[in-house]
Amino acid sequence: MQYTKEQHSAINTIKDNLQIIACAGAGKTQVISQRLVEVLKQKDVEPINVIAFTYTEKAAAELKTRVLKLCREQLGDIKGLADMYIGTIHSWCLQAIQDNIFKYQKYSILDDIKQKLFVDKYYNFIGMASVGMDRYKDTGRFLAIMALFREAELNEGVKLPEEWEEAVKSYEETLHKHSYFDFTMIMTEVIKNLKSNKDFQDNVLGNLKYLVVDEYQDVNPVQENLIEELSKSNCNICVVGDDDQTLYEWRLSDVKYIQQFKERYKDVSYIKLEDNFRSSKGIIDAAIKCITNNTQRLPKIMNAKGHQRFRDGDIIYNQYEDVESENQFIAETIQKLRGKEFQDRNGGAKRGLDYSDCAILLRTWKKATSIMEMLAAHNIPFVVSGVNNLFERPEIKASKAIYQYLNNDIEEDTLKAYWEAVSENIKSEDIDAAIEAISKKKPNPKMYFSTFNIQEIFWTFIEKAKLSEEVFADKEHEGIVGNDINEVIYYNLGMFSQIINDYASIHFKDKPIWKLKGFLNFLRYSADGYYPEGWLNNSYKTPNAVQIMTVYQSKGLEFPIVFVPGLNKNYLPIKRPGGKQIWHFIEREWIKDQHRLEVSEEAERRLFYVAITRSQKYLFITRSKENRLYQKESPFAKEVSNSDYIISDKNPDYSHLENLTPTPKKEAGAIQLNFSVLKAFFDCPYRFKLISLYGFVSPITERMGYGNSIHNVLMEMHRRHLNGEDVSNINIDELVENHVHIPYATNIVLDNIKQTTNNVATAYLEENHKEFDNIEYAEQEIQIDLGDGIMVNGRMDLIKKIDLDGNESTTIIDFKSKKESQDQDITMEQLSMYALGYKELTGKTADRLQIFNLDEDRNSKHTQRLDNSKIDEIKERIITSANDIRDNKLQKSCPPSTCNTCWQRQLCSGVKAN
DNA sequence: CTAAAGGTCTTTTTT
DNA sequence: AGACCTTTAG
Repeated sequence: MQYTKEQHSAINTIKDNLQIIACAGAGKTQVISQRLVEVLKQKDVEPINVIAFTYTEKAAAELKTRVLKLCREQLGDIKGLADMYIGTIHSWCLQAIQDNIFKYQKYSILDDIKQKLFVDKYYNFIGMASVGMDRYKDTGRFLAIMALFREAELNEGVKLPEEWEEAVKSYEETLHKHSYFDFTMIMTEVIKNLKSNKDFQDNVLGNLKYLVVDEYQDVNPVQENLIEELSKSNCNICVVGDDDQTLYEWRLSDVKYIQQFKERYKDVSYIKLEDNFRSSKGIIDAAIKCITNNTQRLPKIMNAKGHQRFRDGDIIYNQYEDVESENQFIAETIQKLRGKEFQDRNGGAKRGLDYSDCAILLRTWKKATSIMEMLAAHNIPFVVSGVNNLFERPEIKASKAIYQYLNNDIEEDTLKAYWEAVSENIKSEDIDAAIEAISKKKPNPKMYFSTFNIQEIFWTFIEKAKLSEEVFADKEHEGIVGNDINEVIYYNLGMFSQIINDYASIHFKDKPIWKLKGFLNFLRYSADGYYPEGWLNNSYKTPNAVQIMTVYQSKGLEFPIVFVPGLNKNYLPIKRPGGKQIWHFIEREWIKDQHRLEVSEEAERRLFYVAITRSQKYLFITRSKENRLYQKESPFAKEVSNSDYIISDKNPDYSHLENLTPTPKKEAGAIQLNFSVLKAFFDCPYRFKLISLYGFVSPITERMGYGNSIHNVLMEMHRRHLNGEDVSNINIDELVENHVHIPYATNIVLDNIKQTTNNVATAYLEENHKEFDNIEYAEQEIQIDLGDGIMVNGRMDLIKKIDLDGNESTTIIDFKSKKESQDQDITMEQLSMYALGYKELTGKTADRLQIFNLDEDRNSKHTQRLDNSKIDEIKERIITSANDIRDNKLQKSCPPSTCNTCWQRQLCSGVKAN
């Protein structure tokens, strides 16, 4: 790899703090990766001394893959790389808080939709009532205000009115009471503890020597606060970003942190990476013509250093009278360019451009519909990931109808008609049987809460109506890009299962009649418009299709061909929004730098800049008059037209370019698997598909959480022993109080489980504490990098070294609780996976795997020898499996023994395909 | 030219 | 559902 002078010096600046301003296409990820390797090359630096924050999980996976690859090439086989943290701020915080403060082990995270359900459920306790906001109607705004107060800074001298102080307090207390984090609290709890908890501080800061923060321009006050606290370890800090690409100010990002970094930290080297290797000279000129109109930016230039040659006609700006003509131009241009020569890398082979090389970048989702129709009319495949029509799909309407029927809103015949509309292949008598089965489950006032189980009803309906995937196969009807129609339907049914789970996880203990009514309201008012269609969630494969996405989503990506349609005033830049806002409840003056939450022309211009700089070679900017609001040309369009590279041409001619076979860019996306997902795959690839791809969630049961609870109790014992504490007289009552979390049970059941846990833990401690000195690891995270972007994560419960009459034997122990484990059979693959995991961790081989059954009556062990000769075999097997997953080769192929005990059998009916 | 009428109205990450 | 922008009427 050849590096420029600046890249080289960025890579080798590891003594000073470092601020890297990297323009678009500057090879940022490569530079960060190589710098991390240089850091690790130092004798006194171990992987555990390094933390690297990225903005998204996807970026994390990419960076991790890249770093591991470079490490393998330059450092050979070094151990413990899993200890180097590369990931998002949120997931690091969660890990830090749960690893060090054990009571947080039982906490789970509320995402947006669950947060809304939670707040509505506890409306009276959570502070919303007392600030005069309306249940349901104002919930979204209330949550926005909570996020603002907790993640932004207040203006100097401002003190929140008491009712708001109270609201924040009640909100957080209610979350704690039910053992929930929201995304903000994950970070604020860590900061709180870093400031006040000495042990926590020592544990977290003790190892930290190098901190890297990517996308630093989009850091918000809480995150900066965290970084500040981490910097007190005197670690070396490197921040990387581009102030011109700040996109999330409305989510409290603040550019000032990157702009003023060198004033806030000492010994800062400041390096600008101003060479763009991505785009042609024309693209870069257009981008510069746009961004230089912004006044608030760090001084910098951008040099065209890539190999893409500009040709006249590469960059076009066209204006049309109506949207149809505008969209038609887009569709026809895609067809014209398909198959034309393109060279990805300098000196690399040429290939023919294909659909997936095109991106259509939008400011608003509303714009997508007409474009999608036009592409469909031209038979151009496309993928969209934000337009929401899930609730218009027949299979979702039919699923919803099951509950409308139970609520007596519709008749049996109507429900039947809904399902018949999904597919003609569903047998009438099967639906009858299904309806009969579920009508027995209609809620009544006397019914016990857990008897009315929404998910269980869904699964029963699928089973009794014999709705296995094959039923929906239909050669006549097309599915959506790369998916057959039966897959699309099953993706959506899986999504519905997740919707049920979101609702049920908050409302499981409601009275059946209200649970049902609440669920229907949830579907109608909240869920509709929130959930994407299921098939869009498939993160394992990228189909060869035109990508329609927002500019935000295109952050960090690049495409040979980019379209930016709709360049009108009020669209880009967007007009200021109306409607009821959070400012109807709170004052703008309270919030520091409040202006950055408002629409600003400079922020919008940055969006346009990001859109332009995604392109490697072809850029098509278009506009047309659409409606009352979209009549005038965007000022940005005028700015960019000043570039000499931009022409207007409604019928560009590319016939002089060489035609090659259209070939999509080969890109093996990073794939992260874990032991339990792999186990599902090894049992039956289709089972993996149902769980991990389609996303079906098993019904909630009252006693759920028992396994984790006992697990966490034992973990704390082991960890405290490893920390040098004598745990033989540990207070088990306290452990039980801290760790037992059974959210779906009544108090009677809960007490019962606490007692059981107490008995099990007491017996375990009594029988085993003498052997605690043999413990090598407790709850050890492992990571296996198999190359080609394939990564496997796993946790090992306990690793012991036992002396068997002079022979030392390493045993990996896996705790099982009878009530929760689905299947006790240990498979050969599972054994080999553990052996592999231990080898990756220590470089040594382990001898045995022990399944330790934690049972109320007595503990029982079952030990098996690990076959270390099978390690290479299992590696191969995992790689093959990962590729099968990427290629969607997920057939129903399990031996009857596995099939008969499989929990997902209800969904697939054990029917084998073909 | 002003006043009234009418049309249209975001972006999304984090386990 | 209130605010903002554009068009139209006079």
